[in-house]
Amino acid sequence: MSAPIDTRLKLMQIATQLIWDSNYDNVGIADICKQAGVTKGAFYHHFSSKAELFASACKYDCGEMNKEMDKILSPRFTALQQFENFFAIMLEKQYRGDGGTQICGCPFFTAGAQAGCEELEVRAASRELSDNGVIYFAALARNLQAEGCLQRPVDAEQLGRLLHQFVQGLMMHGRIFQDFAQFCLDLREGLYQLLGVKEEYRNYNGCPSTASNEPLQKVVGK
Amino acid sequence: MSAPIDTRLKLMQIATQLIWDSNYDNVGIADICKQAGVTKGAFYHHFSSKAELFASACKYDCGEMNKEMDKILSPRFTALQQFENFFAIMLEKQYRGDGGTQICGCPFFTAGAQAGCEELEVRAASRELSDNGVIYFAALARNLQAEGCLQRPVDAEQLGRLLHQFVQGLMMHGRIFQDFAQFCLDLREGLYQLLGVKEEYRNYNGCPSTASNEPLQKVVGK
DNA sequence: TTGACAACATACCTACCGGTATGAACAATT
DNA sequence: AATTGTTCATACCGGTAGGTATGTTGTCAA
Repeated sequence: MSAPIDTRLKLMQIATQLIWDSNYDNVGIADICKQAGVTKGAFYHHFSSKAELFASACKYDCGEMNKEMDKILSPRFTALQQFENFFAIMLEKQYRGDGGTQICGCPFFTAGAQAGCEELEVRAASRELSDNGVIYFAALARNLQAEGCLQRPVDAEQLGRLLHQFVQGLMMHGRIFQDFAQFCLDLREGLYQLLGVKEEYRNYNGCPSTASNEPLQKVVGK
Repeated sequence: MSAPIDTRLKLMQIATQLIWDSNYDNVGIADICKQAGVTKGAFYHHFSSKAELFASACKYDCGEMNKEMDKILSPRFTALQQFENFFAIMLEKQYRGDGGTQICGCPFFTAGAQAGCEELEVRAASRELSDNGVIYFAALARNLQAEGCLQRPVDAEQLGRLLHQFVQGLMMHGRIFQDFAQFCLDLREGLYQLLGVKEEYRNYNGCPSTASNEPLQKVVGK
């Protein structure tokens, strides 16, 4: 038997991937198990329910995101570089469609907003994920402000929320319309406006051309 | 037998309401029928499928929204008044929880983003609804610009999209967190920032105190 | 060697949910 | 009066999806 962690991890990863491509309700446990190459026995050995799997996957994803964001927001970078890093990562994340650019909103957030009163576990998980995201947005705002890139003093915490809300809305919009070029432009413009970035610091040349599958020029490594 | 229009309309309204409180997948046809006081026979006499009901309800809702928005954006009002009107309507819309303020994102938009490839009817409906919403946002932006309330010239069409995306994201966020006071503040601040409303035209006293909750006089630190 | 336990696989159960088949009640038409 | 079409109600079906009960295999400790 393989290490238990592997199976558990695999289930979470597969679940995340499938839910990204579809949605929480539409992805069945059977689908997840089949993709992962295990059976329900294995599944219910590791998770007590679908909701618990979701919550766990959400937490795991949250951890992964934190790693990436920590890299992106490293003090090695100027605030503007951090902005570009974030921008690049956002675009890259949307890349994972089969046979073309595909825009997918964050499934955890979506599922959380989708679930009504029921499924408290799901709601709690996506709430946690949101809080976590807001922190990074707020940090970006603070850094930009500290370097004098913003037009006016801001409430970083609130601005973090606004940015997060906008990005989520943008992704959902993109998910419906699937226009990658527009997604690019809207993302940049929206962030600029919400942050109130000074004109001279706005850069509209960083948007990759939208022909279906060209590599993104990554700024991250620098 | 009652007029057929009544039953059809009632089904759409009940469906909308239930989906607002929960979500598309979670609301069954049986639930809708029960609430409406009819049976499946009536349902499938008026609609060929659940998706068609949803699309119809979406279109109906779209028409209702248009009426309201036309009123709000009437040329009788100044652009700033239009802004306040819109703001007020947005808050009012979130009011409809039983026994307290409750924030609910637009179910049609959410369902559209939620549905993956499947349910093209649903996707198309929410896409139409979005397009429709963007038009009004763009008009508001244009009016504000025409009256010199904005800091810089804007692309009204894009800005309309950004506003729509933000508002949708905001509502989903609100749906998860259910903090009405914060929802108020974030909505105003986000719109101001995205639009780039000049400082002197920003007004933070317009936020109504909620009848059932504590007053919201907390003025944001500009 | 033998229990005990972890890590699964297999088969099955049940509840629900979208959709259908059929027919009754009523209205309008001819 | 008979026919036809509308507007529903009732009963039912087939598939599915979450969850369970139970058996099996390997591992490790004593």
